[in-house]
Amino acid sequence: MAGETLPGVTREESSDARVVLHVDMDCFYASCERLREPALRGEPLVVGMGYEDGESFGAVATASYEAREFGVESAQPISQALERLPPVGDAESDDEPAGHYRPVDLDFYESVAEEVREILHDCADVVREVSIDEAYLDVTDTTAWRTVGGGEEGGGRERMLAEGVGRHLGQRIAREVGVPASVGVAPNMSAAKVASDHDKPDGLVVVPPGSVRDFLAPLPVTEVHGVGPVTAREMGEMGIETAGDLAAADPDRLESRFGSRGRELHDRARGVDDREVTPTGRPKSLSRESAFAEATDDVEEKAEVVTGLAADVADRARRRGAMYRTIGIKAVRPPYDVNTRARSLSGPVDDPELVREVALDLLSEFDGDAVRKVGVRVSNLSFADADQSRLDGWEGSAAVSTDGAGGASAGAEETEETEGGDDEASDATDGQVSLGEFD
DNA sequence: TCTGGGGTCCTAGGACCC
DNA sequence: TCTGGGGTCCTAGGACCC
Repeated sequence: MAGETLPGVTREESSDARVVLHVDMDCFYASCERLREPALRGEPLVVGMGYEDGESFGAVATASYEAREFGVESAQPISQALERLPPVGDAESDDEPAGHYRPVDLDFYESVAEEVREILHDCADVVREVSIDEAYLDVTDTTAWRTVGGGEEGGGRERMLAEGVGRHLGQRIAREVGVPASVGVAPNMSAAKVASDHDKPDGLVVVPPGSVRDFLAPLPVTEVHGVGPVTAREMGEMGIETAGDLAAADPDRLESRFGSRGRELHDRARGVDDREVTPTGRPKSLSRESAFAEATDDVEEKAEVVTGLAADVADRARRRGAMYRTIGIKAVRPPYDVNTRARSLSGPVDDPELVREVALDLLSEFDGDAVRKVGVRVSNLSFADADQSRLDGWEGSAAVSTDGAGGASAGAEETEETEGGDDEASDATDGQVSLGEFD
């Protein structure tokens, strides 16, 4: 440790290591609510999904840090949150703690996220948006791991250039949008992700090249991106409790137990992650699902909901210019038995009626069963508008006649002018519909 | 924590082809 | 008639993420 300007960092490492930022908005939904309702600042605040004012159905999407003090957590049923933290107005006396409850308003959050996105793209050439409240940036080209200052003119304080970029980004978001963000800076994606998580809210954690493994070592293995409850339990049985244990474990043993993922997780724990930060791509599937207040075996009721979901999914696909070749459903039977069924067509279509038909047909397998949740999904997507012609295999001429190669069922030809009729000004909003900030 | 909604990737078996 | 190795595509389920 002594004798080096910076522990573990050599000039060689500095010169070729990437600089990756992970930006994570703190309690994003709650922060958005506070943006338009400043009186909620400092108050316990719960944003509920599926929640309606005065009711107790739904789940917690985001709980502010003040609300978490009362044991309110993400993904918790609203009913349970209400028990732990009664809503304002319901409290027995004024001294009782009380929480503010708001329903999710995705359109508004999306508009705030768009402002954040503009700043991100302003700061980096490559931005990968992971969800509405999270993104990776590669800023290798605009900064470095070099340390400056410390000399006579530096005021005696050393600063790492990469750290400055992270700080700048967090401050810009706070100043220009008005919501807090945590930033992690590291030489790769998975380390940056753990770093941003390390000091929330409003945090900035920098992990320079050469120090990633040491930084991760003491953390519980669940902190490693890709280790969930199942893997963590199995690793526990192997005597692996911390990221350090994982880094020191035998990779062959990990691979035989966890498959290719085992080796990958081992790498990450050692600070190795070569994944490039690639721009957000097109979706691979689109789906909608909905839970019943109570499990039902009513055929009509199920069909009605599936019909609605099918229409929604088909509509979303059309607005995003996506054709689909596979249509599927999901039926969840109590207690929590997830079943999926899917059917592929001979070619890509844009056909809402067909989505409904196929979904209902697949659903009929569960006619006798009670289900608590149903869903509809389209996948095997292709995008007509894009420079995807080559990938799609349609590269050939316009010779694709109506009943050509695909021979798709009805609908393939009614794409008419999805790209032409751009009458809606909703380009911004039909962008990202990824949601949920359950952590 | 008996479980909300929207995604991604991986695995495994079967059909089918050469 | 028994049977090899290689490949692709499809479906279903599982783990994980936010």
